Amino acid sequence: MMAEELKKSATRAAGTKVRILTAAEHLFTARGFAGVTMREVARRSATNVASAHYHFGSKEGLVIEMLRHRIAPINAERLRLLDEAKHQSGGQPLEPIVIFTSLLLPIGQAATGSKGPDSRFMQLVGRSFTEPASFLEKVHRRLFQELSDIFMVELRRSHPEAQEEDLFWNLHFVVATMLGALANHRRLAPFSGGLCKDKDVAEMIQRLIVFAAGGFATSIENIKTRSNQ
Amino acid sequence: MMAEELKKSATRAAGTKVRILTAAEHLFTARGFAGVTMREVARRSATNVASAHYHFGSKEGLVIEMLRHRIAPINAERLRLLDEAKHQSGGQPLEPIVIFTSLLLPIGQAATGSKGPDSRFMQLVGRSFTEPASFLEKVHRRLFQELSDIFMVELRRSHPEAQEEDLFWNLHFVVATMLGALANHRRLAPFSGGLCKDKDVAEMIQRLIVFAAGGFATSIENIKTRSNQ
DNA sequence: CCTTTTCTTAAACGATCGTTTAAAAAGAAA
DNA sequence: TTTCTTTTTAAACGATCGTTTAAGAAAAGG
Repeated sequence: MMAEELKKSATRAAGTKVRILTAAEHLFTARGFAGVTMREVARRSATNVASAHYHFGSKEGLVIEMLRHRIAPINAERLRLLDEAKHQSGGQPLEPIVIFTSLLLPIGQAATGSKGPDSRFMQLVGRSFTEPASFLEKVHRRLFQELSDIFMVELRRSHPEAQEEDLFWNLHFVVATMLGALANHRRLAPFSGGLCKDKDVAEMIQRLIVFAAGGFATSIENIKTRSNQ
Repeated sequence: MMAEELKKSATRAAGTKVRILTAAEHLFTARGFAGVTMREVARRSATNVASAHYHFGSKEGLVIEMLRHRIAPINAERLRLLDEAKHQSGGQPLEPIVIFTSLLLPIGQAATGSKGPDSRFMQLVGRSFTEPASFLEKVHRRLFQELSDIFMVELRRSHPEAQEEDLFWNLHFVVATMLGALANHRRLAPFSGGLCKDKDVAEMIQRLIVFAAGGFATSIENIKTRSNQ
């Protein structure tokens, strides 16, 4: 009997599993979760439907595993950047722009993979939040609750005078801006008549960071001056 | 033969058509376009599938008509507010916060209908942009291209020194923030541990306007000072 | 009234869905 | 090689999908 901890070794199945994940990612990105069939995933990964069910149990299981497989490294990079910034600041509260750069930059790097800019993947992440499938709520909580808490700690440290509620709302908006920009970019870009290019993900992320940090700062400042009147 | 222009009069069909549209709106909001069947729409509207096809031709036709039916009045209100602001300013360029208030406020009003706050509808609008169904691109262009152009004119007037490209990117972000906040609010709010309430749509819109206008202003300002260096 | 058009309905069409079964193929352990 | 486990495969299961057909009911025009 094979040892449990060796199950993920490079057996015949390993290649198949990765092929299925990759095929699923591309297809779900292009047409959403409900719009893709297991048969399409099987055909694109050169296997069959039974194999996909053998490895992932169900369509839901495949979706969850695919999201986890892609998002986990991004979150790790986010935390790494935040730790790096905390180390460099020497205990001082971080500038909001630094906090949001840690949050937003890794997703741009993930979109600019080895095969060149892939803004489709960003669409996938953004859309996963708007997908109606209720099982995604559990996945999101597992993937993002800890991240959200950690970033809130830093925002609190950099704005000790702000109310908890205001910080949450504006972090909420920063994330919404990110998700909205990622998910809607392909659909919105045409409205610019070609001025907002599809490909330049890096430029978009840079602009996004400035925009989000500016919105956050203005909003918090606005509330502070109001309550000081 | 009935006159063409009277076809939409209050015949037996009128009630059925509205019932189907309402049922479709609720169901598509809850579970997305691919996740709802024509049979569910028929059951909820107390008709049958053939009737829905008789009135809307196809599932796509039903989706399109439902979106148009809901979004058109919102866009009309947006243009009305913008016109009102232009009239009050007496030819002077509008403040960005005024422009974005015209853009964002009507969607909050639409969400706070006669039956009380209905943040589900906002989810629908936001999600319609992330839905992969390609036929929605045509619909969005028809519904939003003119609106986009009109608002860009005002942004250009209020920022004569800014580059076209920068204005587009930041209007793009404002819309992305709006869509992201609307579409993701229910999914993101739980991360605040209950501090961001689901119901208070009006408060969210007010905060959203401040955030979006702040992001826009900061970003444009940032670019201006960079190029002046 | 009768005729014509508009609307509603039950039933069926062919296609395709997620999932399962059962058996063969491939590897690992002995 | 022989035995046992893991992986792949073709085929089928029952359910459900969007759409259509054909006939009847309701409304409108004459």
